[in-house]
Amino acid sequence: MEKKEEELVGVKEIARLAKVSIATVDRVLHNRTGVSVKTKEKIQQIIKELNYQPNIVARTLASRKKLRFAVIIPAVSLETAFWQAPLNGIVQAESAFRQYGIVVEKFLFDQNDRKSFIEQAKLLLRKEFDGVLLAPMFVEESIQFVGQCQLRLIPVVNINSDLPGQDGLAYIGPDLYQSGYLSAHLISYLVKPDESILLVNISRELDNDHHLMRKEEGFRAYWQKKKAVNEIIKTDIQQTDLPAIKKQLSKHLKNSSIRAVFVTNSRVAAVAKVLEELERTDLLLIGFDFLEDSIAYLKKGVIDFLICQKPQEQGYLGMKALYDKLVLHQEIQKNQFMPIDIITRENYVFYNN
Amino acid sequence: MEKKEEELVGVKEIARLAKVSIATVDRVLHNRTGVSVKTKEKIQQIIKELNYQPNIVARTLASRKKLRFAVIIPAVSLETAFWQAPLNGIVQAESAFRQYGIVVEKFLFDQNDRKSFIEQAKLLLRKEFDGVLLAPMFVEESIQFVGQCQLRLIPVVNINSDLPGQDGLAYIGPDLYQSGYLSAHLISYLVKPDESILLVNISRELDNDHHLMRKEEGFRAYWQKKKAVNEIIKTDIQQTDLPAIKKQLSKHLKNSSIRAVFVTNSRVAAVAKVLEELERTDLLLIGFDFLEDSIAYLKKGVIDFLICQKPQEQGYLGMKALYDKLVLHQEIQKNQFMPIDIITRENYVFYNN
DNA sequence: CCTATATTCGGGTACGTACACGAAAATTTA
DNA sequence: TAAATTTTCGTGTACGTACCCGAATATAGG
Repeated sequence: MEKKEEELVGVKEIARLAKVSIATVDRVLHNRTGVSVKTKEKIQQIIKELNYQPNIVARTLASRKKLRFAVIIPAVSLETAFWQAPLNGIVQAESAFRQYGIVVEKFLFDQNDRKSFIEQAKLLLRKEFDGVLLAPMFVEESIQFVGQCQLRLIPVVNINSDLPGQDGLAYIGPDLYQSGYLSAHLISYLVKPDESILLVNISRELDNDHHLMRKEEGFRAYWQKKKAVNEIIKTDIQQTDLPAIKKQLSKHLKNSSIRAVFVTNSRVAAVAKVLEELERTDLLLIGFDFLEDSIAYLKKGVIDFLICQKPQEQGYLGMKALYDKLVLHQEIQKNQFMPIDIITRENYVFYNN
Repeated sequence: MEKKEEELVGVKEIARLAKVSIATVDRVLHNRTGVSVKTKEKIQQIIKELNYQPNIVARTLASRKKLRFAVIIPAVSLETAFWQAPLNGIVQAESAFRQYGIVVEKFLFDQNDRKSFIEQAKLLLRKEFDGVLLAPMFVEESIQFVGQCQLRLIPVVNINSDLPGQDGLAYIGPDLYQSGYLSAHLISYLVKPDESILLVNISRELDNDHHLMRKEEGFRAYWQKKKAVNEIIKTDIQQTDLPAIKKQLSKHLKNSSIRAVFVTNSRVAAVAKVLEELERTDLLLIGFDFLEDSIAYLKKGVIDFLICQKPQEQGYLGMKALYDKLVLHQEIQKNQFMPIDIITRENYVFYNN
């Protein structure tokens, strides 16, 4: 017996019941000064009784103040187009929220160059913002940056990669550990006990390894839990150019027991290219992210699975979290883990990102 | 060299430039009568030049007219909780759009009883609505219903299952054929050439079979394309109670070549229960939808994969399509296929529905 | 050319909230 | 107790658009 049809009441009605003016109700709503304790309590009582919900439409129309959001994420690079997707989500949110008085400014850094991050962060802090969306690629620097924001009381939302210690307002992105765990599970279906698995980390900056290491942990945890006997061979490739990758891979691939290759990030396309050149497309290949290059190899059957975590949605939801917090004054969820999507040759067409 | 910072102009500015009043501009914007051709053209010209975007916030505040949406979908039944999810999405949209003057009324029918659908449809048509969200479970009746709506110029959005001939404004749901195709692909990884596959359709009403048949088509198409030699054994189960299912399944399971069981809808939980009772959990089991019962069997390892297509999002997006069309006057996409999500024991926790 | 009717247009108010400004009441100070 | 302050509160306008009502203008009819 819930009451469904709550009468839509406004400040006017509250004012009438409390025998005060609209302005006084408004003061209580925004708890500004200038209201005696007695009337304040009376009004709050009525607000609660009526279960008053402010009219957001009228509120945004009347409120002329602009909210300024800053976005600090890696620029799209030639090496990987990954950050295009979150950026798209951010732009989408931007145009959706423009009507509500949100202004967005973007600070893009080079994910291979921590100095460029420091620089952009400094630029950002020089201006005034009400909220920040951050992709914390460089752990140390990001923690410092978040500290600065907290001093200024600016809420920070992290996307794509969490920050050890979890400082910000919220994190929106993959559960990295589980991503690795799931990859192992998938592979377990496809390899026999005597076959081994090559785990490949490709990254220039060691700091990104927070990302990769969490995935690797999850990956190993699976085999451990299952008490599987498969050998896991690991290789770190710090030179991200193709010849270097080829050289290092072909060395390992001499080991004929290897049946599957697991690449811990979006560089799987490069590995696919190498495998193709080496005529080893018989191997199972699993990697991350929905990138054009990777999809091409998925189509050809060189890559078998891609694991993807809605990068565009990460961008959109990150912005929405700031909006919900700062405009609607809602409590927002601390961790918003993205679903773990498995992309195959058959379903990639329907993966909207 | 795009211009990014379009000055936010309003009707007032347009009126000033055209040397007319705001009301006249308003008439042109809504192409109401009472404006001479000459001034109308002049105003339209200016509107185009300024790339005027109406302020939705102010518009919804000023416009007192309520839009009425009707929803006609199956009720949640004891047999399957599937429709709870789309309903949740719809309720979510309802509360999100309430502020914008949207009123929703729901008409729930029994998906095992076509008469109840006809009845609810009749009730619906007796009232006045601006838009309809429909789950076309009964093909014939739904086509007729959509025809009635079109006569009344009411846009209809279909969810979860499309209508052959595609009458409505839009379809939001799975690409059924591809879902079947993908299932086949998944299974192909897991069976050897000499092993066969049991395809199980469980449904009381033949009409739902539009749904199931499309999936089956896709499923078969895969094997055909791959020229696989695996035998596919099909069984239709029209009595949906457990004993009946058990009887029919155990008959087939005597065939020892069967390695995998593919259930074409959410009834996979019932099959899982049967397999457990028959102590045949060694078989690979694949089915559809993220339901509590199914998840339990997924956890236990009885079910290996579930294919899921964001039922809650279907409900939400269906409502949003109506909103976009009727409030924002946007063109909306004719087909919005849901991604094909593959749920395993490892990632189900992160599937937010 | 004058009235009658149709056409074209502008003024003004409303939607629900935010906020500036100033008035009234309560309190302190002299 | 009057004046000076502080506290408390109400009036009024604005946000950008929708739409009612009536005024001005154009067209038709005699």
